[in-house]
Amino acid sequence: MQDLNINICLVEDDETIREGYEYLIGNNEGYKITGSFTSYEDAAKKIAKCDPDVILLDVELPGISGIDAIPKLKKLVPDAHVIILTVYEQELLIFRALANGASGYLTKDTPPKKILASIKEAMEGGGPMSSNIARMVIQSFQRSEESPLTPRETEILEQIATGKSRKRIAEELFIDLETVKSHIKNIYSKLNVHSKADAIKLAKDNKFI
Amino acid sequence: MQDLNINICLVEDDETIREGYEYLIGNNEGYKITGSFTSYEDAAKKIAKCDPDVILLDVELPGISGIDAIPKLKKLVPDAHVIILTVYEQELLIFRALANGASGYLTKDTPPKKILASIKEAMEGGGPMSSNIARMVIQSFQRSEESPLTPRETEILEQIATGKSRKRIAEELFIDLETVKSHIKNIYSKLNVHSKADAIKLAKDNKFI
DNA sequence: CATTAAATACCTTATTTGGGGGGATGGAAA
DNA sequence: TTTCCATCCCCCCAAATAAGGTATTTAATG
Repeated sequence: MQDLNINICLVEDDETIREGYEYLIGNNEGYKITGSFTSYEDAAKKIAKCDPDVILLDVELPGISGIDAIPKLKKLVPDAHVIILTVYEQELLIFRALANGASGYLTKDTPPKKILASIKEAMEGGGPMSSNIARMVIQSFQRSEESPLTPRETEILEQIATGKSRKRIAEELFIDLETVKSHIKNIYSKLNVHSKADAIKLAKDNKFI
Repeated sequence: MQDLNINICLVEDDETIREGYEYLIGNNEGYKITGSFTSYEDAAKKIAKCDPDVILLDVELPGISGIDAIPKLKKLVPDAHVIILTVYEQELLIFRALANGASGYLTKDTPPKKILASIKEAMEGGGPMSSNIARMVIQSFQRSEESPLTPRETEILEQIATGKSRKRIAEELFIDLETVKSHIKNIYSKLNVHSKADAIKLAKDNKFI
């Protein structure tokens, strides 16, 4: 906490919350609020001048949503790290935020100390997340244990999902084309589908692949 | 830190490190080491009896690797949360560990206090990660900004990557099959490939989709 | 030891898809 | 104004796909 000097901008429409953060951050050595805005449109005009290292961004904003604002803000201030600070914990929002370039995702029940630590962490190249968010993110990597597919079938469906032809899959797995076809037949029948696309979708939705 | 009572098992082949963790954890109220093993094979026989809430697992083990041990351990002790504790920070290892069912991933330079906090966090359904790991995980969600593809082309390539046929893509996007084919031709030429599979692979590798 | 499940392989047939070639148009953006 | 984007149209043909059925070998489990 000695000689760090972090410039922070807020984008948050709720005045009470915004003032809370301003107070929290302004009263801590090494952290400085250089800009405070109520919407993306508001921020867009002036934020580049504020030279923020970290931007704390609400999801629910008047006008453009926080999620959609991320790439625009990153264009205006490419080196800034965006941390989403919100009450929402829906998977889709979280993944869209991260895909759009957020460096972190915190829920609003995050204690003040953790918020400050997260700002520092983001600036140092980390990816601060609330613990339940982190778990959701981790779970998105995980497979279901109750797949009806055998390991080999799973492997082949994965290959299909990469767009490879059956012939190519056969070559790469050192098996006959006919074997690949057999596996696919079994996959379709187990998943009760009649096409590649449906098999891939069903398998992904259920985390079989 | 009052009345929690966490049973912890270690799987770590380096004696010095293992003893370090034993000491750290054993000397903290609410944390108890109920088993300590040097390999998966060693753990397999006895770990169920130890009733662990959290398993701290090294990646590099003699015999079966820590990564491959995760699903086997989860089968033996389904309710345990596995935290990987390792020096390795390679993306592939991390993603494989998470896909295999790890609840967290820490590097060995993690300070003792953070290790204890992470154990508690994992038990409460969180996903503890070292900050650089978290960033890698977050980055895996992100797109490149310098894609040569137009938004429409990107959209179509995404559809192709789901396994849908051109005809179906045309129907779902309310455009003509010929339009889809044109886009695909342009995609292939921009990416300098000559097949679906190559386009998907190149686009995924470069995070265009 | 008997049974089952998994992975392997073979056959046929009809249809769809994929990749490559050409060119055209209207509108938006630079 | 010229380029880029999204849209649409024509041609060709080899390759891939889906669906039907059957069969062998090995490994695991009871």
